Amino acid sequence: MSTKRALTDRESALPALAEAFREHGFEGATLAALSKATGLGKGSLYNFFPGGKDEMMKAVLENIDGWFADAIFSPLENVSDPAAAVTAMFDDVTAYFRSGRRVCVVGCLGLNSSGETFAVEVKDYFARWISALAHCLEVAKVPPAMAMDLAEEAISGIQGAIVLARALSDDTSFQRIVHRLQSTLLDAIGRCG
Amino acid sequence: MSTKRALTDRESALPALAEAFREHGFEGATLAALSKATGLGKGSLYNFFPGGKDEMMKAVLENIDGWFADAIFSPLENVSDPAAAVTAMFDDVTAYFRSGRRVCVVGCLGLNSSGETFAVEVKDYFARWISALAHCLEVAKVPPAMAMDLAEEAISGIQGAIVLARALSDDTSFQRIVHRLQSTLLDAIGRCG
DNA sequence: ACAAGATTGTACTGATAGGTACAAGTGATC
DNA sequence: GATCACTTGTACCTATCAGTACAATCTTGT
Repeated sequence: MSTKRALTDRESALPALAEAFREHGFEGATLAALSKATGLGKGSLYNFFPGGKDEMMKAVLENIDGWFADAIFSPLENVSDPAAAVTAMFDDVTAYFRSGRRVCVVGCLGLNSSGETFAVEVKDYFARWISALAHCLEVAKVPPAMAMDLAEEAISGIQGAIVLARALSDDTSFQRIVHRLQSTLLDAIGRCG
Repeated sequence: MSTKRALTDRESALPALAEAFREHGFEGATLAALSKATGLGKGSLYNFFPGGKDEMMKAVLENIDGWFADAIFSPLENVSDPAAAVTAMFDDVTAYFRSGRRVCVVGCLGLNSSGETFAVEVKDYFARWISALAHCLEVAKVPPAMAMDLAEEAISGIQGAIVLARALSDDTSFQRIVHRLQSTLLDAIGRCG
C-alpha cells in the first residue's frame, strides 16, 4: 500500500473533475475551478496529473468510458433480453444525465475546437455506443440496416434531448423525448422479434 | 450618411464574429481570435461593441434570430402548404448547419455556464422554433398535443444530429437522421390531413 | 521513533486574457 | 482646404491564466 494511495486519490478526484468540466466546458474550467471542485490544491492536481488539464480531461474521459462500458455498452453487447436491455439503458441514461440537467462531456467536447485533442476518444465513445445498441437490436431480429439506423437515431436523440432540456431549462422535455425514443426501439423489437 | 456607416460595418462584422464563436465557443473565442476573424482591430471592435464580448455575442444572437425568423420561423407561422413548408425547413436547416459541420451557436451556449448570461435568448430561440413548427403541423390537422410532441422531437433531433455528426466527423449521419425526422413529420401530415 | 518517500500548500513565473486610453488617420460637409 | 465627428491601430492596464518550484507536512515500513 505504498504507491497505491496516489492512484486511489487520483481516481477519487475524477468525479469532481468531470463535474467541473461538465459545468464550465474544457476551456472554461480554470485550474482554480478544478482545484475548488476537487478540494485539492494545485500541487496535488499536478502531482496526480503532471500533464495538466489535458491529462485531467483524458483521465475523466477514460473514467466516463469505463462507467459506460460497464453500465451501458456491455449489457447491450452481451444481451439476452433485448427489450429489457433497451429499457434498462434508457433508465440508466436518464439517471446519469439527470434528465438533461447534466451535460454530456463527450458530446460537448466534439462541438468546439478546444476538444480536437480528444477527437479519437469522442468518436470511439459514440461509435461504440451506437454499434452496441445496434447489436442489441439485431439480436432481437431487427434487420441490420434498420438496427443501425435506429441506434444512430436513438443516441443522436439523447444528445439532442440534453441540448434542448438545458436550453429550455425543462427536465420534462428530456423525459418526453427520451421516452419516445425508447418506444420507437421497443416497437421495432416487438415487430421484428 | 454620417452615423449610418458605423451600423453598417457593425452589421457586416457579425457573420465573421458568429463563425468565430461557433468555432471556439464563447469562452474560447479570445479577442485576438475575434479580431483576426473580422479583420478589425481591437479599437474597431470596442468602437462597435462597447460592451465587449457580451455585446458581440448578443448582437450575433440577434442576427441569427433575425435570420431564423425570416427563413425558418415566419414560413412555418404563416403556412399555407404544411408539407412543403416542412420540406423547405429541413432543406434550409441542412444548408445552414452545413450538414452538421457547422455547430449551432445557440444550442452550444445553453450547454455550459458561460452561456447563462444569454439564457433568455437561448430559451426564446428554441421555444419559438418549436411552437412555429407545431403550429405548422396543426394547420395540417395534426392534433395539438401530437403536433407539439413531434415539433419538440424534430428540433431536439436536429440538435442531436449536429452533436453526433461533429463527434463522428460524418456528414452523412446528419443527413440520415434529419431525413428520418422529415419523414416522420410528413407521415404525420399525410395521415392527419 | 525514525528515516524515506509521497503529498500538499504557497509563492512564484511568463504569457495572455479582456478592456481602456488616446493620438493619428479618414472622409464628408461647408 | 479647414473643420468636425467618426474610425482605427497601438500601447498600455490589471487580472488571471496554466504551469513550476519547493519547503513544509504528512504516511508508512521498519
